[in-house]
Amino acid sequence: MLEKTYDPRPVEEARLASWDAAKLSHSEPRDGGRPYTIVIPPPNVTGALHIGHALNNTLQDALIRHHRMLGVQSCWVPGCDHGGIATQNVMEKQLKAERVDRHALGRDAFLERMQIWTRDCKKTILGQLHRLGASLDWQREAFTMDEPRAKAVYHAFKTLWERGLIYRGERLVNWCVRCATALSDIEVEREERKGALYHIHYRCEDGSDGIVVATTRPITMFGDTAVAINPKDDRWKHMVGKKVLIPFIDRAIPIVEDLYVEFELGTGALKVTPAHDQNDWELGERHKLAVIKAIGPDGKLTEAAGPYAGLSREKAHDQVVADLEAQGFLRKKEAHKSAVQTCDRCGSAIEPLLSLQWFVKQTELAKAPLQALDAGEFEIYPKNWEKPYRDWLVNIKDWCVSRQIWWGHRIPVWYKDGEEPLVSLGSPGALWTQDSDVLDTWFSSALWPLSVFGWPDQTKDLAYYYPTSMLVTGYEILYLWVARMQMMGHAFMGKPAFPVAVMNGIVRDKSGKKMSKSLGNVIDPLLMMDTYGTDALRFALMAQAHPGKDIAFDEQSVVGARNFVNKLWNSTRFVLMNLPETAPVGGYKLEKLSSCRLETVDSWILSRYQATLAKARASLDAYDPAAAAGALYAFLWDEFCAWYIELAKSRLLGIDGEGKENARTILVQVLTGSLKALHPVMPFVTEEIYATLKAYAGESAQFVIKGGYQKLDGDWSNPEIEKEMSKVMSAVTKIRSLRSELGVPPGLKIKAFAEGPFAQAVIGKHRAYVSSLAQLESVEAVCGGRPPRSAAAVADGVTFFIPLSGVVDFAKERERLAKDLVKAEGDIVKCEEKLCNLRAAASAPEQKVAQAKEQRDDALARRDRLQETIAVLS
RNA sequence: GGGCAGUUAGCUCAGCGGUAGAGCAUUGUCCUCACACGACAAGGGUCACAGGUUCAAAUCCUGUACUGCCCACCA
Repeated sequence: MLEKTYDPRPVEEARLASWDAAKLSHSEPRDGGRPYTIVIPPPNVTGALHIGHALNNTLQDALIRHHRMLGVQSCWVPGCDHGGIATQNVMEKQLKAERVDRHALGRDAFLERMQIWTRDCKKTILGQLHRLGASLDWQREAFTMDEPRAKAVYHAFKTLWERGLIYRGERLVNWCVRCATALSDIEVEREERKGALYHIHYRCEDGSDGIVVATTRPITMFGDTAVAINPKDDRWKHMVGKKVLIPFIDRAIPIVEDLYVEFELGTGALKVTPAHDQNDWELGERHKLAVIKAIGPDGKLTEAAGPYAGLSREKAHDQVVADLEAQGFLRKKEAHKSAVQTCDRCGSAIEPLLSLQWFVKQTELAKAPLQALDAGEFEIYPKNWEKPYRDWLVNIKDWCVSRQIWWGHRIPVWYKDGEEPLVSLGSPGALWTQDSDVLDTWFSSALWPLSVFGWPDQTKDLAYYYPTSMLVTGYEILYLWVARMQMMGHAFMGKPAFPVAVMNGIVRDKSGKKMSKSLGNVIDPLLMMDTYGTDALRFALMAQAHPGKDIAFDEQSVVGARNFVNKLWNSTRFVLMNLPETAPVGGYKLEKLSSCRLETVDSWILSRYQATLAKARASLDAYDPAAAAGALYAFLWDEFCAWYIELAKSRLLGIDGEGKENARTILVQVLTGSLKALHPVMPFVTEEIYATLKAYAGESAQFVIKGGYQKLDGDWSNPEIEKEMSKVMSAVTKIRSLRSELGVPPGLKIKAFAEGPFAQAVIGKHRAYVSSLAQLESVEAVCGGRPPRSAAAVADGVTFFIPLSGVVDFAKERERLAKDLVKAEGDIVKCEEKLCNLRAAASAPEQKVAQAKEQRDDALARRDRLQETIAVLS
């Protein structure tokens, strides 16, 4: 016998062990049919998994299990990402805590520590995925910096180099002073900060009045090489051709004319600093201006800043502003909001800096992904992300791939005096030195769908598993990762890496705020699993995972899911209690049902069951697990448990052998089929239950996955029966409601009388249903006469009278009826309106008219009955 | 500045052309022989606002107002 309450922990441990032992999640290439393949978005080795990972991976696991249930060979590849800057930052923090300087430690020792950290971190992460029930193909574990992946990176770099798509050049790049490295454009975030706009006067070299420029960053003036004005601006026309002097350092710079300059902004005169601003850089190119660096890679001012050289950006700013003011250069200071660029890894301000970097040309590589999108060979769910994706590819800029950090794939380029740079995996000789930079971590991530299957080698795996079937990831890395995988996929395999990408939302806290350590609102998935069970966490996440939508995560949702797991557990307990100790040969099969003993509720639950399985299946196929989870939850709780089990009880306890067998069969089959449908979302409890039920269901598969989904023979859909049952349910609900309002004790059996057009239909055929569910001692039909001093429950086409025998307050009862009357009258008006509308419209379908008429008549009958009752009670 | 979402019960969200739904929370009654992680019932919403299309709009269209996200070179 099962325990009264489901205890997840021992079940999860035992199930994981048995799945592992059976290697259920392992796949090998085989003949016939395409496999269903997903590569995991490899988590960075920066620490433990968070709740967002739980969502992302549960979604993938549900899809993988779904396909295994369908009998499709499925492969889900696990692995981690070395995580470049993000991971190096973690290590630097550790070192800082130990008061160790990275440079004093040295590159080799540092990397050694990184390797140890990575090893531990991978273990943690993969362990957590395992605990989550993720049915990854553990033998295929990959890491973006292991040897096979390093080979792929090198090969990709070399190939792109040979195709002329990689170049090295001095460009203005996003420089993070804190991380001391260049960043690509999409690793930069923008943040609106309050600052000031400083109007600064530049004297004229010839001693005449000069010009006023406006800037948010006065310290960049030491890098100015011109002041630009609009050629149509009469205010400054007279300055053209003259030279002005930069304050404090008195370097003379020319006034140039350029249409880029706008009249209204600032003073209409723009100081031009090509070394520290993208626009100024372009303007400088047009006018052949000199490039002077005022700020160095360390964030300190350079020699060009004269007396301010060596000061940090912040100190220099304060000092320069103070001096400008003191010496009368500052003409005006106004409040100003400006977009400050920050590093997405450490949050410090980005400095546009001129430096020598490696780039990947993007325009050519973006062509094939664009075509694939247009041809429908690649789709993004939800669809509205396709436009931003396209726009990004269309307006794409070259990708700066070199990073001045230590943790990553070292750029495979070697230099020697007097020789051309050489691309080589290993050292070409003692006199050669390797480029000290490493590649952007996304370079290796971009190759992930290829590299995990052995590319560049033309392996059997690659041929079998590539292209993958789909990808699940967050929309925040749509460009950073998804687009680049597609570019690489096309570039090296001539095919998209996957035909579908599903965007999962961000898991936020319950008030919708992003989770962060500093806010203290982080939810630890492990804690949720420990407290409520893994199935509960998975179900809670899936029940809210509408495509592309963020989730406001409330722990209460896991409580609800835990309760549902327990409900499932207990309904199984009930079913088992009502089955013989040993299963009959062949089990309880639907085809063995005795059709002459099939009751309304049997046909009804089978009809609902069929509809629910179809809905769950279609929802998963449409990447909407929330809809699938919702359909199964509602079916099992509100239909199967609330009605079917209740109505089956009398037969299970009764003496009618065939009736009992019918009920047992349906209980076993519907429960088994439903838990199989739930298996992709809650694998543990369903596996456990399946083990106890399968013999009764006539199945012998060792695991749910092996058995596959329930195959439903025949069409059980039955709208007529559903309608009939809804009348019974309406009757029961109305009587219960009346009892509750009248304060009739729940256990007390009472007499009832029924009247109305459907009275015979309901109490004739379904007297037993109504009596047992509404706790009636008896229910008889009456014609025309209503019993004296009785209350009425007006249901769908039937009115039930309950003699009150002096227990009830008549005034209170009248009040209640008056309320119902208002509702009934409102309904009549609405139905009349609708009917009127439908009649007026030539196009209105006849079926709709009939339906509306029925609704109207029902409301009318209800009103009459209520009025009558009120009269009786007055 | 451009684009994309969202605005429905106290909270979190479904519904997306025909009489307003769920879960949680709240209230009441029950430890009824599967489950108190339960049962039964109750209260609670002019579906952001303004126009329009339609016989009929929470649902389609157009604007407006907030909220969030993405993108963008404005000193």
